[in-house]
Amino acid sequence: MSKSVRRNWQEVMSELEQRIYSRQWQPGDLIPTEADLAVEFGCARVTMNRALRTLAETGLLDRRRKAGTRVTVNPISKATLQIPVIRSEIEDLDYSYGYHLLHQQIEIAPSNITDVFDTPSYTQLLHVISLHSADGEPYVIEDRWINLVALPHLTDVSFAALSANEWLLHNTPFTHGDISFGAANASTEEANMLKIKAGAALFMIERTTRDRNNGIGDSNSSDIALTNVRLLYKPGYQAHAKL
Amino acid sequence: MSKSVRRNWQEVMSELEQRIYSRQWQPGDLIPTEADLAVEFGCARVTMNRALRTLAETGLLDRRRKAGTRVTVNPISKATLQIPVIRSEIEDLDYSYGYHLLHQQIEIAPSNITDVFDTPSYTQLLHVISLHSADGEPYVIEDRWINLVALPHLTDVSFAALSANEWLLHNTPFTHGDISFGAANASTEEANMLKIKAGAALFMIERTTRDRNNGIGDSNSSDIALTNVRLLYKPGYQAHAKL
DNA sequence: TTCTTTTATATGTACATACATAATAATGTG
DNA sequence: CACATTATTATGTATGTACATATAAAAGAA
Repeated sequence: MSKSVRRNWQEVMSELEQRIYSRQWQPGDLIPTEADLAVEFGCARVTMNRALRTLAETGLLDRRRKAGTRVTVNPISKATLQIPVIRSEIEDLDYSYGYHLLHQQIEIAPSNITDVFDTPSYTQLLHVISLHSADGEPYVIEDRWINLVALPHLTDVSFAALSANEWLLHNTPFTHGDISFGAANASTEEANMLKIKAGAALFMIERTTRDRNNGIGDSNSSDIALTNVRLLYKPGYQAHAKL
Repeated sequence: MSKSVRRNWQEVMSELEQRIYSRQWQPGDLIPTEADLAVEFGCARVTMNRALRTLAETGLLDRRRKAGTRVTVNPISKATLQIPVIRSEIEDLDYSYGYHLLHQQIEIAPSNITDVFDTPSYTQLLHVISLHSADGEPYVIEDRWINLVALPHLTDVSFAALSANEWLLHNTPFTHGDISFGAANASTEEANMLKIKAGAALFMIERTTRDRNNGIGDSNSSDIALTNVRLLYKPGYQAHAKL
């Protein structure tokens, strides 16, 4: 059926998508070869390749040379969530953004932090605590440690006006790292900062950012940790993502 | 410099990547045209296109017809986290997986749930509460509502042996939906289930899954909600992702 | 039988070419 | 001058062809 004249790969792709979503091709099914499908759809094999490849990248298809293409058995659901700058996050909600620096000092970091940075335990790191607010109400606490060896300029920068969050974004693009999400009961101090009751459940994001060791070294294992931040959001906060 | 013989698009791409990471090409910079770069690298334009296109998909480059290609100004950091089946999540940590059904009943759902499902307020939905454990210790509470109109078979299924989590994965592939992360203080009931103190901060994932309205309709706005689940993880739990 | 080698095949990629499309820049018009 | 029209240009894609590569299946050797 349907030697329909679908010229471009995107139309071809959505036709293929339909066959998968409608379970006409079921999980695990081996589908016709690129060449056969190209004939059926009346397009070049390269075009069909583009469509199939894209679906494979999405995770809908599994492709292996010689073995052929089959519908993914256990489609892994991936949630991609954008990590915005805190200012944008607040302003996008149509709140007025406020920022207050609470603490900025060079200190000897606790061991859990020096572990992350892979620096000796006595290393002095820059510790910055600040509060971001929305319409005057406390929104999130930013508790950050900065590696001064990797970012020596920062010794003289004051974060009174511009948050470390934004400074780092503008000055160290194309970093990477890891991020984790969790929950924590607010300590008395944290509760005071957020103007809530101690013990309230706070959504927590912890993030370590590394500079790409843009050298010729093979792996990224030796990338330098630039900064580690713990964000404690006010009660009720939720992070949304598409699935 | 360097008319190096880089034959394939992946090598071409990583060379381009290096120029970006090393800030040789800075954020906002307009880079040479596809054609020029192809000459410089000694490859076909289509090959260069593949490399540049892939980098644009990654978010490192912005490309516009006629305007040219430039390095992304505000590289948006995206965290992609895999949402595994709970069993796998536990077993991958080398714990023995345990499952207990606590509640399975057809009920009239509260309004916040019927809102999600877009069904009348008196609609009867299947309510399933269960506990997943790791090495015998409570790990996460699964509190789920299921749309029996969309999944009529489920009226007769018992989730005593197999969790709804897994049943749904195997029987309704290729769904989509939205997911949100937050924190909540454990209620007395929840605290009992998890064997913790009431008020403890729990990491919470709330997820609504929709079937693709695999019809010919244009948008996905009318997709049918299949199920809504609230997962309450034991204190200390963290979800990890790469950045 | 079991292990090794060969062959066949589906996907993966490279290239030259041609044309499509979007959007800036240049031009013309009032 | 402002505004509409046209030309130019960089990216986007389709096609035919050729070859590369991984690997399942077949054939051969032990």
